[in-house]
Amino acid sequence: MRRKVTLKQIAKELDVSISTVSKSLRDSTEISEDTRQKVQAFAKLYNYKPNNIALSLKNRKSKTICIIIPEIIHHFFATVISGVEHIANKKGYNVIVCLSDESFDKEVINMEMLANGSIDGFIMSLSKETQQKRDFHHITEVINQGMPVVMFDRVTNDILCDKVIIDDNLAAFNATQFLIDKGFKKIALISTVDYVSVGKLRTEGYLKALKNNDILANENLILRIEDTDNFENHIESLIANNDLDAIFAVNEIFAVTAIKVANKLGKKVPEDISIIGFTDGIISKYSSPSITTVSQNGIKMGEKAAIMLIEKLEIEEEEYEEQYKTEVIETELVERESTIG
Amino acid sequence: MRRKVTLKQIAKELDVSISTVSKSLRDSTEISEDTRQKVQAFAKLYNYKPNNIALSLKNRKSKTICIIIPEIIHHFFATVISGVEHIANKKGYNVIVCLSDESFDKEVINMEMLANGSIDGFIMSLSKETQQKRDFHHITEVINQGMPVVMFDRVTNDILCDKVIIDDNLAAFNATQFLIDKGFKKIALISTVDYVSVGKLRTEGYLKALKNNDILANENLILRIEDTDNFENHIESLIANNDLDAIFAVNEIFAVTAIKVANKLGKKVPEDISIIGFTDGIISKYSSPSITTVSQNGIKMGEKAAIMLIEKLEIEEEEYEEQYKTEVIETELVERESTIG
DNA sequence: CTGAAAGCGCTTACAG
DNA sequence: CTGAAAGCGCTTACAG
Repeated sequence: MRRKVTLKQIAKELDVSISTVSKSLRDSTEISEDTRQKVQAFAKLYNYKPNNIALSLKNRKSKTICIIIPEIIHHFFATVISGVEHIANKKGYNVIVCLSDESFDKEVINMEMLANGSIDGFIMSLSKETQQKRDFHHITEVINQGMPVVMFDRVTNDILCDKVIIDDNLAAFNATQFLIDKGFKKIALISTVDYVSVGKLRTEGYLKALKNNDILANENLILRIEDTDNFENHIESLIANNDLDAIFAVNEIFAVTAIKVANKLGKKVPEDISIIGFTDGIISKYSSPSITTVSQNGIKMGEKAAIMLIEKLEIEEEEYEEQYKTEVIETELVERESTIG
Repeated sequence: MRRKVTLKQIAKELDVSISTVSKSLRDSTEISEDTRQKVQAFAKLYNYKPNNIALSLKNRKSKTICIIIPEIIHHFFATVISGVEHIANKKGYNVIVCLSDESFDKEVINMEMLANGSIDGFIMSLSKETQQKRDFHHITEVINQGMPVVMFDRVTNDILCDKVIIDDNLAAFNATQFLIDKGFKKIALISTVDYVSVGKLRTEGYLKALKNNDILANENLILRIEDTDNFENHIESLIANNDLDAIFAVNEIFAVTAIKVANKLGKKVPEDISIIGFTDGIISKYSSPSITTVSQNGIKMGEKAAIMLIEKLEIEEEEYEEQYKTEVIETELVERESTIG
């Protein structure tokens, strides 16, 4: 067991000063060709690598960013991580992943814990509970300390920072319009409760499309799901008690469950009911029938968020100006088997 | 914009020494009740939090662990992260997630980058490429430097360290036996190429079960999938060109694709073909029909791995003895709709 | 009870 | 060309 070698040890071994070793390794012209080579050879032999922590302390930056997501189980968030990783690694940054588990407290603890030097900035999507409480003091706190934050997907207008979103309203509008264009009028919506920002926006898009086409919205056809546990029953009542020809679901779990329930009730998809989901994940792709869906490019969102964050991090102090952008990522409707042709 | 306050600033403000501040905040009895209170009140007011990086440098440990996984897209790995997070957070550790993208180089770079002080230990599952090359020098290197490593799922006998696995061979044996007990004899296997450790073991379990029941293994019924891109065609030939009554697939993507292809070929699941998958993920649960599967408890594996790693980290140097354990996590067969009753 | 000093591992302005 | 010193932010053994 061979411990990591430090500058000090190399210096001692070669009988020079620590400064000389440090400069030699950074190829400073201050040092004679001769010593430089000697030191470099020795360092290579002992596989010297500078200690990241010492560098972080010295430079007051850690070259590490943190992404906080509500749940890793949602494939969408997993793809965002993937996008963030991709850019971060390319630019020499490490990524710490934190899960808030949809809990406000966990979100706060994570942020406070890491904001003390461990990381240089945050990329985050709000937890359900945070959106419900509308308490963002932990985020303001961090921003006030001069640490950049980029929010994505589940964002809030109450915080001023860079954001990466899709146009949820428009995407939902388009999806609904797509169903209307197929000739459907009895279109149900399976959404989340309204305090989830994206759920609310998607509901609004749906309503707008109906209105635009002079279809009367029917509250019975709108399901707002609160808990993630037994939503299947709610979906079952929705389908059993109403005469529907199509369903728009705001995520793929709801969409695939609608298919299951429809089958159970003896209705075929897409022959009897057409279904559109949201988030182009593996479920939509592999389900039978595969699901027509609004694709929300998670990889791209993650990449964009990482680019924006790193840009802020690498800006020089003097040329810094407080200015925030909101980037809107394009979505598209991926047509598959769950809607009739 | 208010920068983080340091001990130095507090000391200056209160006109005492840095040591006094530090000790007061750690409630040392060395310091008078009076000064302690004064300092603590001031620190609270300014929301002082010690700098993690400085602590890491001082203590020579970062209270951060890294988990390296091949792909986040596989739901199984996502659940392992969740388990690791859970334990780590409880014990005051941060988690860095690295994706190797099944690439040897990325695995090496990630490890080398982080092994220099940033983290205290690794939890990892080998990338495909690493398993194929059988080059583990980066891992030995890290272990030789005294940094603990826990491997899970995709492990290798070539490295001595703690491991968390399931009994892949036995689980596959049981799954196959389950099909045989239903009266099936023409059972196909959809597996990975043999250099993926778990794929190989599962194939062996399948073969053992056949042999045990005097069923002749038929190489035509064994599909070893290499690339993740167009495996659908291979599965289609398998089902189209053979007379099958059941399929055992070593992951859920293969299982759900088999269902899709079977449907396409006009065979019904489970009436015409029964299918068993591996990994109890969301796909298995939400697929129609839902998939009977060997559940591989990712959360538990992650938790166990984290517990083992942190135990090693917190052992005192003197009582340390080189001793490695391999923990086997129980699996179970979850019966659903894709096999006949 | 308080504080100066050394040290974790590094970098860099400055002196010689 | 080389090295001593200061400093990043902290802790702790030691002196007074």
